[in-house]
Amino acid sequence: MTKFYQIAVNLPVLDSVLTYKSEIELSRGQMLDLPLGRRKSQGVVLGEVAQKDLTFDAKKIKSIIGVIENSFIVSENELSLYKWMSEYYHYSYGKLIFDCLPKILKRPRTPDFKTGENEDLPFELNAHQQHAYGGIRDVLFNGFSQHYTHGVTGSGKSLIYLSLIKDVLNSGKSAQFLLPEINLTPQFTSMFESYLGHKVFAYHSGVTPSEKYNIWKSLNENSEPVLLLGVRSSIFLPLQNLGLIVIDEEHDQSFKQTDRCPYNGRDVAIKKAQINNCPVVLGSATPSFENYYNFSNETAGRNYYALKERVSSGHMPKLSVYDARDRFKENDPAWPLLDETLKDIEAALEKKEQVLVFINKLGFSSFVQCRSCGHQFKNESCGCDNNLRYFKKKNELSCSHCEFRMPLPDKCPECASISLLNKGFGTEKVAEVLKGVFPGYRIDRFDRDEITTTKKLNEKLSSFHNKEIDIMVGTQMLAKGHNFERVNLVVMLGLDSMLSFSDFRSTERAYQLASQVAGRAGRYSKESKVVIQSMNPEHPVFEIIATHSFTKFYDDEVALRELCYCPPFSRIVMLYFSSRFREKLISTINSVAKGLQTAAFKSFQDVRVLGPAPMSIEKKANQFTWAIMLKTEDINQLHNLISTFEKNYQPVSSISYKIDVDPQQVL
DNA sequence: AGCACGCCGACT
DNA sequence: GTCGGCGTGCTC
Repeated sequence: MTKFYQIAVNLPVLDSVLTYKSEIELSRGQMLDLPLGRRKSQGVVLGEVAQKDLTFDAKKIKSIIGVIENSFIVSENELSLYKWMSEYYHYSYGKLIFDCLPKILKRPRTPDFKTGENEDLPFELNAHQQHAYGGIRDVLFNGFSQHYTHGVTGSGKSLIYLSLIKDVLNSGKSAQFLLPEINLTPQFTSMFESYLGHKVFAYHSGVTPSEKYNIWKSLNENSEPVLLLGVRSSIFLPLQNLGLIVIDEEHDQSFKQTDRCPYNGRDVAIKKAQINNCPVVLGSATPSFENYYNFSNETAGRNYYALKERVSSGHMPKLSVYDARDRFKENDPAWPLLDETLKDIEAALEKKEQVLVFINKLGFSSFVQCRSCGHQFKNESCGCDNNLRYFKKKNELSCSHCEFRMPLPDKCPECASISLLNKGFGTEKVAEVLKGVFPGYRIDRFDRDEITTTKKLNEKLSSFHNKEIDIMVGTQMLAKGHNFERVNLVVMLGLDSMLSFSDFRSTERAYQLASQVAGRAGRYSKESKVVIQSMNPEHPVFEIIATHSFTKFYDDEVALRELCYCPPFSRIVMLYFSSRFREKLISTINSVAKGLQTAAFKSFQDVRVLGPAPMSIEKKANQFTWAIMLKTEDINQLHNLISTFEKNYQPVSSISYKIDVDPQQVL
């Protein structure tokens, strides 16, 4: 008996739900192979549709191929989450499911899962921890609730999480723990393995596709309680009897996906907790401004817990901001490091301590310029509208937005002068300068340029731990999730460039990064120091970092955010238009903006339409991009306006667009 | 996204 | 003459 079904098809179009017929009975959530045009695609069954209700010509309806081998049923809760996401982020329902779920493998390896050792917790919670734990514990089994644990590094958030997770697992339910990639270290995983008496799955980029598939399979086939420790993409794994979600380092930008559907994993996880009717606990030492605002005001049933003290002997480091204005002669061999910074480093080295130096830029120089004619090396060949960075060891200019690389020419292509100037600095330059100043010490680098594999990462970390390196020069890679025993001095360079971004979150970012970096100093000592060199030492962010005063940051920022009508006082959606043809792009986006203005004026008066404006780097890989910003306090009006746009927009050839709801970068 | 069809430039 | 460039259009 032929039946008709609505299928969400893996197809990147607005309406990805198509009708198929089948001779075999299908059920909601089944994953299918289907014919699509002249090729094969996949889909998920949403439900049956009666023949009389067909909206599509029955003669054109194709038969399904069959159920996908080795696939699983997508549960009702999963379907609800995907449905919500596809509506909230204005993204194809069918494609979303296949983007988010692990890849289905034909011949996965046989898995080998360890069960935890169930040791007793060897500690007692202090008063602050007990307060947070007790507060959450009281409602742990009462369905959806939201909690925030705000505590500095070392304040013992992990122990609260661990206690809660243990309670949840012992009650027979599962728990999900989300964190940024960089924090998911083997030591972290093994802590959970020793204290929990259940299976612990770790899910991150180092896990092979076969293991990922097996975790997915195991979760689908077993309802025993487990802890899933994972990065953003692990949100989509189907935990049965979900009893708790924890999102640690909630402020971290890596929860935002930038390719495909630009969702925020943190917000999706909160929605998942709501759908699964369980509590969600967020935590950070440096909360995202929006969450701090919402939680500290305890709006809409949100609960906020502050953990103020460092638990062990650790203390907070002292901050020195050194004014770097007008301090360097031309060809100063120590540039960009100030005398007082070098003195601090020397003092630390003499005490046989190790030093960390952070710079948020790779390479030797940010760009190269001809001393006689001023020509700057740009990237004509690939068509990105920015300067090329210089890597000295490789003697190579390369683009930070695409794969373009070229050897550094020995003379200027414009005027043939041989005098070329390096402007700006990165990790490679600073490491070289330090080698010159401290020839007797071992200086190494820790950045994406040096560390290409997990093996190299672990090797370099352990040689630093074994004191085979005296000064480590690195990028943010070094800032997160590491504890170094003999580091009592941390130097930060290049924070100015973060503060000069026009993004309304630039102060927040600089503050978060600086706090995280500062947290690497003095974890095991009574005295430690953080040095920041700045061309703008009066910037209020430094006082905030110095006093470790989140409330000061918050009070300054709240007025600014309200004034500029930025989140949490508004919601933002960005509409990006891209094309190889600049004129065509500008005229198209102008008419789109006009259409949006008109629609907003007529029907959605609480939505502001701003722009269009070019991106700060307008051209990347020969594609120009311009943006329209939409702001509102009424998210429903905004969604309706976007839906109206999607329905009415007449595609223009060679122009594509992308919608970003709750963008993280607004440049 | 694929994968076709379709219409213009330089090659055995 | 035709191989192949990628612009355009559709998928139940």
